[in-house]
Amino acid sequence: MTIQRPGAVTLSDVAAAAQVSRATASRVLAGDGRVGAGYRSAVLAAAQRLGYVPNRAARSLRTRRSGSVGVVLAEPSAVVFGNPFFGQLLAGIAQSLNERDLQLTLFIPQNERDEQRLQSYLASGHVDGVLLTFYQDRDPLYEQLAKNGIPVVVNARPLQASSASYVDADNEGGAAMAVEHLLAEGCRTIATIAGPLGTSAGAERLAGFRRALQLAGRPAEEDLIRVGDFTTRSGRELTVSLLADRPDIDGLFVAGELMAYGALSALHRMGRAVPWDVAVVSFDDLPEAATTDPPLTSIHQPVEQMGREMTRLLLAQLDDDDRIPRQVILGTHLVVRESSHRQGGSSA
Amino acid sequence: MTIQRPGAVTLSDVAAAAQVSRATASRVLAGDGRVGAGYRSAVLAAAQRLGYVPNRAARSLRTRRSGSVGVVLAEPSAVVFGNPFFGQLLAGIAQSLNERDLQLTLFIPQNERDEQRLQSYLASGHVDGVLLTFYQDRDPLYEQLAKNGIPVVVNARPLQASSASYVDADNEGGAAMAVEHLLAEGCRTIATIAGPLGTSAGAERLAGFRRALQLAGRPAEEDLIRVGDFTTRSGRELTVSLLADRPDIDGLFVAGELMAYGALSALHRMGRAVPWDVAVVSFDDLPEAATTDPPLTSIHQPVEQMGREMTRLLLAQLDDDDRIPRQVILGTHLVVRESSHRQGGSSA
DNA sequence: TAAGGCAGAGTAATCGATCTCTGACAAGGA
DNA sequence: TCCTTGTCAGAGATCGATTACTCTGCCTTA
Repeated sequence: MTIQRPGAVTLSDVAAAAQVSRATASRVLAGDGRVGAGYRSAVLAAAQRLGYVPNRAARSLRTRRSGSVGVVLAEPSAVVFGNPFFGQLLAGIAQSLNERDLQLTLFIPQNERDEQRLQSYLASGHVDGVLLTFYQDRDPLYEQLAKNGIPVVVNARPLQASSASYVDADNEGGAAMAVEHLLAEGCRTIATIAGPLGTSAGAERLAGFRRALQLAGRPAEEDLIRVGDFTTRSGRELTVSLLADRPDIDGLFVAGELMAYGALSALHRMGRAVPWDVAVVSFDDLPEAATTDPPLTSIHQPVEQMGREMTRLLLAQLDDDDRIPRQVILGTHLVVRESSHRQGGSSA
Repeated sequence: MTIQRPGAVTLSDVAAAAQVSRATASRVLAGDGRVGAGYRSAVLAAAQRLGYVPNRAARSLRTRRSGSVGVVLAEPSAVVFGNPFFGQLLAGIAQSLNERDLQLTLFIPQNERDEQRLQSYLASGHVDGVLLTFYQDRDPLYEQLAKNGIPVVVNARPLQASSASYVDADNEGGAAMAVEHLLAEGCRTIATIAGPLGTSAGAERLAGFRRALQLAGRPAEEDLIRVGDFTTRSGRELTVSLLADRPDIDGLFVAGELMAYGALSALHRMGRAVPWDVAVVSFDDLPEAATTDPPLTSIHQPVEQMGREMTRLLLAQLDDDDRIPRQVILGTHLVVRESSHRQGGSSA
């Protein structure tokens, strides 16, 4: 019993079954136009009946297109995996690639050698384009790809390479919204736990925090600002340190949701009632936000849509051969839950 | 200015530069053997100098091997993304595939139509093998692939398709260890929050819980068992419900770490001191476990290694054309932290 | 009526790497 | 000296899809 891959159905088989030439069959299946209606339906029927699936290798060899897009995870650390962000982004990307029948090839370089091989691999045309996630500017990968003419889209504003195409959330606007909300809830002393300033999310959310306070006529005091690293632990520790220095804090903007979990836990532990003693607003609005105790008010960013948007930008570059860098900033919005909403109650 | 992909270096170019035939160049680069030392070094030098990268499409067309492995994420829900498990597994897989110069093609089918296309795509030989993650038995994908002779490895014991190759952690043994530890710490009334019984992790960890209590001569009481869904929320809610019914509980085994976060939070909220009133042991031992409050005692499972092991099994099938299903169960171990360790103290 | 135009179908070259087959040459035995 | 055996390199077919080019009719128009 020889196992024969069903994939052994080739275009020639289809053409033979439909009694046309390979060329005609190819034209029909490519939707390419000038083929008589009779032939057309014969070919389609034959392809259907035989279960024809085109051989990607052959097509790719001929067309010099790989039909696949590389997704590079440039930062394979616990921070990335502990956060649903990456998964959701990937889901958005996978979905839009799927619709276009493109393959998603994932790269997770874990050391210098991997990086080297990745560079030469990507540069030699084995993918049609690259989506770069969790990219750090110190990494030379972006420059290398750009130099080789490979279309690239990054998932956040690169701090250096400003001519890159990227998709990002409106970090600054979202943070400002968070602060405005805290002000509206009557908070008088508002602190923040920022993300790493070497990331666009960290820097921009802090900028939004500052801007909103400035606009309200009470510029941020520097000892109300702490910089964390997006982990739950840093959220907890910095909350403790903030409240030790400034017991008068009654509003807290935490620039990342994992850090916010840490903040909530620290506040509980210190006996501060949320939201009455301290109102908390977070950023990200992960699915978990609704299930924390109390549920977290958070700035929602549309992660899956960011993934889809990245893909869209990349495909536009591929289709139109248009290398003008484009930037897309997606809007954020405030989702109010109990961690910030003081419904006339007061502290025990 | 025409952009020329550097990848345009072909084997012919290398052969010409080394003044040999394509066949000889191919033999050298394949490491395949009987080539004179002079030719050999000439070819290697030329390849190096020109920056030759083989064209995968051409190779694949000729060899009928795709050089890539499909990773299917069969359950793209929030549960998967909220948990670092998937990311770590992926990292392990990526690492071992990298070493073998294989591509990782990721599939995240999100509806019926995606599933259909995925099936015909995979079945027609576009990947050399498939790693199936978060696979649910109701899904016909495994059977389809097996029928088509595509090597498959699953990331956990499938409850139905028992003839599959899979890699799993020693769930039952780990759970038993957790219970033994709680017993050793002096707990008298031990409860558990199990995972969904439709997953091997859920069912086996519950079995381990039962076994250990049985062995200790105090069979599990049914009202000390609750079944959750691996989310933080279910952990919190079931903890509340458990302690409402059985206030005498002084030991809790939570079969998943996100659920354990919920349990800790609920216990705090209810004013039960951990570990003195209730000792808690979790499963998974994610990096976060060390940073919770208090740090969680947890059963460690080697997730990255599971990814590597899956790849190893799959590659063995590919290399040896050996279709005998193999199972690998990786050991777990107990990591004791403060959530279970009663250092002679007592409740406030 | 004949030339030109055009739609629609087929022929065959092509992409790049692999690998079978063939042939050249050298060494060793009779 | 001639034949056998073995080693190593090259020639060329091959994988399957695409597509430039060619060819065949048929229709239009001067």
